[in-house]
Amino acid sequence: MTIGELSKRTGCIIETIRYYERIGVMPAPPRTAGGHRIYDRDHLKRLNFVRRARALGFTLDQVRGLLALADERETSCAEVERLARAQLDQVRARIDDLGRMEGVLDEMVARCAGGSVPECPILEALFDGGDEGVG
Amino acid sequence: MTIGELSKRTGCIIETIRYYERIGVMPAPPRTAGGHRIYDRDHLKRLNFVRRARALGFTLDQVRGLLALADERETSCAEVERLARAQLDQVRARIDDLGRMEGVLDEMVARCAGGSVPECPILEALFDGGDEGVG
DNA sequence: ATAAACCCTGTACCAACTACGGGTTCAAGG
DNA sequence: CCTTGAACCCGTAGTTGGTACAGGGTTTAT
Repeated sequence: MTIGELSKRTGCIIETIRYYERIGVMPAPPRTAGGHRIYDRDHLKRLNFVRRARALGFTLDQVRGLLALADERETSCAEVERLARAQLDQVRARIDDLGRMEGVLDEMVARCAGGSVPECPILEALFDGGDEGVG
Repeated sequence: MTIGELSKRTGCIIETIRYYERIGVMPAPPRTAGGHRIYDRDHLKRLNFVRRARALGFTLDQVRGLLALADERETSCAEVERLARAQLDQVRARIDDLGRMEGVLDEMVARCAGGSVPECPILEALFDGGDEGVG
């Protein structure tokens, strides 16, 4: 199939597909006599893998690692699980982090919504450090 | 104070301070005869403001907007509140998104931890699309 | 044969920094 | 006064994960 078809089937735009090839996440496919890329079912599977892993927050570097493990087979499952757990930990840490941001922002707008304040409490919180323990 | 001192007092590295000046988030300070930057208390306050806003997830563009409103005074509070609310919404959306990622990852590693599976269930989920509805 | 649709490469751009190289200035000690 | 070493200067390039052109060449359908 052409790159346009692969794009349509995966929801991944053409430029990104070529980008993945450039950085070694997708293999260089064969070409037509005129130089157009030709993809097969394996390419489709691999690109879908990349998309799903990215959607779960894996970096492209981690995706490369997962793909290498998938190519190896044998003894890879434990390592894959380790990577997935690490990713899960990171996602959870990020959620905690955002939860703290949410709390501070929520408090800020709540103080503001009370109305009848001479100075803006949000700007004051930012200028004078209402809460240093964020970030 | 020197840029090094400002850096120490804010926890913001020197390159970033210069970067903020370049993009107009921090004002260009006066210089010594030799060209070294000299900062005062107002610079310190402003940089702390920027750092706190960034820690809450505001983009630099939003920070510029907040600073412009802070400089204006008068009639700015409602607008500041609007920006803070928008940011709060974004943070919550991101938390929801990550929560979905967490769910999928959690299920993946849970299936793996059960053991006694011939093929790696994590790789299979990624290759064959255990859950399309993510991202 | 020709036009439309598609594809090619290369480069530049986005956020929000970070890092580096090569040169200058400042403050302190001798 | 001179030297030394830390601190500072500027400009540029790299990072991550793409996106968006420009200016061409190829394929496909009529």
